[in-house]
Amino acid sequence: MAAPTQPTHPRRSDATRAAILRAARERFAADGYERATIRAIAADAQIDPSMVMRYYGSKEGLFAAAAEFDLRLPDLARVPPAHLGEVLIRHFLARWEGDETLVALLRAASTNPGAAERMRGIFVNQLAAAVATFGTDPTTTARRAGLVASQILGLAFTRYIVRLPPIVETPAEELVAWIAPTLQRYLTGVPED
Amino acid sequence: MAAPTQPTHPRRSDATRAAILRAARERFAADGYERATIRAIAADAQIDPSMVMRYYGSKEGLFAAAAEFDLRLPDLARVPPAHLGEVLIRHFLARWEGDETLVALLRAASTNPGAAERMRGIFVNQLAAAVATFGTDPTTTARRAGLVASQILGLAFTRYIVRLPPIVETPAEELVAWIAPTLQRYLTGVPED
DNA sequence: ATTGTGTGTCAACAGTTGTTGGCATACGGT
DNA sequence: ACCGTATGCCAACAACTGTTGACACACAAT
Repeated sequence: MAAPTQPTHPRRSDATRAAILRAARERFAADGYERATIRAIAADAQIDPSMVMRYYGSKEGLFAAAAEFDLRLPDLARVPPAHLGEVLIRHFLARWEGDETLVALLRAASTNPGAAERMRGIFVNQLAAAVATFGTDPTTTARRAGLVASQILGLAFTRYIVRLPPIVETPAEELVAWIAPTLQRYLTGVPED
Repeated sequence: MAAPTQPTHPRRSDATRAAILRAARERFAADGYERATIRAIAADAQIDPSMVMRYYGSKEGLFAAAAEFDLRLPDLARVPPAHLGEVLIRHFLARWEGDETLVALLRAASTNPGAAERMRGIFVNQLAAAVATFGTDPTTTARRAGLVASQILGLAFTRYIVRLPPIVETPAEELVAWIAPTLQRYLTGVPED
């Protein structure tokens, strides 16, 4: 009921919990929700499957813990308005390459309703909230954020899931050059331009 | 070895085969590859699960048959170059709303390697081939087609899979207005603009 | 030393999955 | 009318799934 992480005595099993979570993220990212079995995750973490159940309650609970994610978006109000698109695409590319949680979430969202719900939450709350911080018409922020999400998620889907060769082989810097103007227009442009 | 569809005597079980295929597409689109069980598909088609195996060999074989898909792209050489983006986004939106095969393929591609491979085939062969028909620099066509695919698939992913509210609620005509310029630039623009 | 609690293993359960073989029936050509 | 083949259903298999409970050990506090 108090803070979610109370300063309780650090448990002796913290290392095991972390190992489970790390293995779970790897498996969910590589195989998706249903193909990632608790037995395989436990084997990766070198413990018994029943430990997963004790510490995370169920497979759904494990996924919920493993898919905890913060986009860590910068304060867009401090970004020069003309560079919003570039800042965003750079941030997302870096965030994606460095943390497989997003890939796990992306793969699982295709088949698992809970994962899709969490994905909606992230992009509606975190991204739309960030977009709302700089002064655009409040009635269009949700739509602008949605359009940005469509391009960002499409890039991730083709690059990390489907592994479309032309997208995989394109260096990040060149992707930035192509996609930054798209995001810029979605954020600050008008439909008719 | 001859034509794929030989003029053999029309089989008495053609109706059953078609019912299986229709049910399979529905289930694959709604549930993804692993959650769509043969038993559920057979129940929808009101036949026995063993019939599915006899006619399509295996679950993989059934999916391969159900995911057969042609983008039916128009001849882009006949489209005014300035309207390429608009023509493409309109075509894709119509193709998506009218045939659930693409949604099935999209959902399955996240977890099933065969489905991802087919998705690559469709967008590399069909889309890149269409892009190549109008005279751009041949060294960039693959990349341009990939960028178009990233936006198209991202739109489909957010609209039909994750069901991101701002994207779902936006009428098709408005999506065209926003996304057509993006595709147009990916197809005919230069990275620096 | 003894208790109690947290940590870990093992074996098993009940349900579901793709898949297979056997058997009944209905059709089409002779 | 007869026979081969196609069509369909039924029951069952073996493997795998998430999940559970019993049991063994290690640690900390008394």
